[in-house]
Amino acid sequence: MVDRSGSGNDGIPVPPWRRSRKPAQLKRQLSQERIVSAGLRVLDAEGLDALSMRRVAQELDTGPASLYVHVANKEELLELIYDRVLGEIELPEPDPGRWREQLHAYAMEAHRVLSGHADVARAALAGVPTGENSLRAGEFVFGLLIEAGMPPREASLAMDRLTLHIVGDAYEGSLHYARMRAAGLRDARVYFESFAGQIADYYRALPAERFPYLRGFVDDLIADDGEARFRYGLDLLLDGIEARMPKDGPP
Amino acid sequence: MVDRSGSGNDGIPVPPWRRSRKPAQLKRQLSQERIVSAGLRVLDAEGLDALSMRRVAQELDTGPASLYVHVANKEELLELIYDRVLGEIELPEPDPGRWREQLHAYAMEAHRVLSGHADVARAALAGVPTGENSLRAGEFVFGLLIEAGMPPREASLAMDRLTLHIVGDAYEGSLHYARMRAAGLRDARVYFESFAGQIADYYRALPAERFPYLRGFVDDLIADDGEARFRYGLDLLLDGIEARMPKDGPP
DNA sequence: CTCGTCAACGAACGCCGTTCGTCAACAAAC
DNA sequence: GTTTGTTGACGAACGGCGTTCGTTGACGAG
Repeated sequence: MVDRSGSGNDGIPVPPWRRSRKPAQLKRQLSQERIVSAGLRVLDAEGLDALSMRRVAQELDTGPASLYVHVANKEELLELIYDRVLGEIELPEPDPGRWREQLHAYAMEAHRVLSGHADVARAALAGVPTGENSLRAGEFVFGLLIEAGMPPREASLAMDRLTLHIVGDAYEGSLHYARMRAAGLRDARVYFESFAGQIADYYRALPAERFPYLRGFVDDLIADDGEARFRYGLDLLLDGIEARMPKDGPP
Repeated sequence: MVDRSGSGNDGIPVPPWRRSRKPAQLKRQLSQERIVSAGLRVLDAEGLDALSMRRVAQELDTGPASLYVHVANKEELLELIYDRVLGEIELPEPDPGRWREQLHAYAMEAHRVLSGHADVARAALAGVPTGENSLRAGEFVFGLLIEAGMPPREASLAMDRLTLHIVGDAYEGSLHYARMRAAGLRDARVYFESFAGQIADYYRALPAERFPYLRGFVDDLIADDGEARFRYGLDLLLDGIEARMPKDGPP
């Protein structure tokens, strides 16, 4: 452990006029990890719009300049937070024989984790997957597709589109979340209903001769919530992938 | 036409000491349309990051406060610009018998238009489609799916996922575009190759025992460019939709 | 000609990301 | 034990942002 009592002059207090301001050593604790944690805390509690370098610094009882020793800039901080969140995704042992089931579960899990952290997804589309946990997830999906029999080049495309669907949908959801927050609402269901109601009213007021379908089937347009839409798209993609999967005769 | 010569005193110039400063009437030209056009001009020329209210005002030789008479806030301006861009999409006469062909063409066209205007797609995921041109496109896709035989509720889901794929992919592309711009590059192909090269180097340096697939098939991961990826995902979705389309026997 | 209305706009507020120069604390060298 | 060099922390500042407020000046109505 570190000796925090001073420079060795045990017991004897340092003259107050020497230590110009600060309690000194107690602040020597900034690190990239602590910054990422503080950032994630702010993100979860107040949303991406509130996540500023100043706000994170405040959370750590310091000034914004101090962060730049451990983090290159805000974009890098966002990527680090994103990768930290991805770490929550739990992956099973890959079993190529059950690739579809496992990919479905992975997608739902990833979507759940991303949706659970306010709008971290907004930072996701930007970056290349280079973080520890991005790589881990990518290796899982990519390997599973290849071992299930898909040629690597096509597996690359399939993984890419699956990822876009997961992250893109979570991102879209995060925008709604931000809107809900801006409206002062707390309950997602309440927001969804009020939102859907507004859309419905608007669509019902459209001129019937120009927009017969949108106007005529309003109820179908607002029938399904975010999760159902995500599942539907996921099934579309997995169906397409399955149809392209080379079929082996039994060995 | 409006009489611009003054308050009726034809020919006689207004005393110069009355019009204290400005060339007067020449500035009475601000309108939502002009603001949207100026915004789109800035967006195309300098990207979304450069699109500030101040920059748009500058483009119109005025101050930022003047814009707020015609536009509620920046978000509304972005939505207006987005809808203006969507107006470039050309739609054919719907032919339900060729729904798949038409949807494919529509998606490619929409993707092309969105990709052609720097990063307008970044504004798209946020808003509900209420603009003139959003509605037009929605009516086209939705009506086509329904007339092809899909139940309205499922057609709603399918349209939603198709849109997410188009806009999400265009958005992702726009982020790369912004990155390219930030790197000072002008040629997308040059950027793509340098970018892919970096990824490849990075992946090749991964530990082989933890990431055998990503590391082993790097070349496949970077083989396809953005358009090929988009096409692949589009085909996956359309395949899935086709498989769900109720088949009518010949009438 | 007067007056009320409203588009235009200068100035300002309170944010933001980032940089610079300074300073305190430690480690190494003497 | 003293000096010196290094490095993390940080106060202050820069230039930019979105938006609001209060004023001004031109126009249309009376």
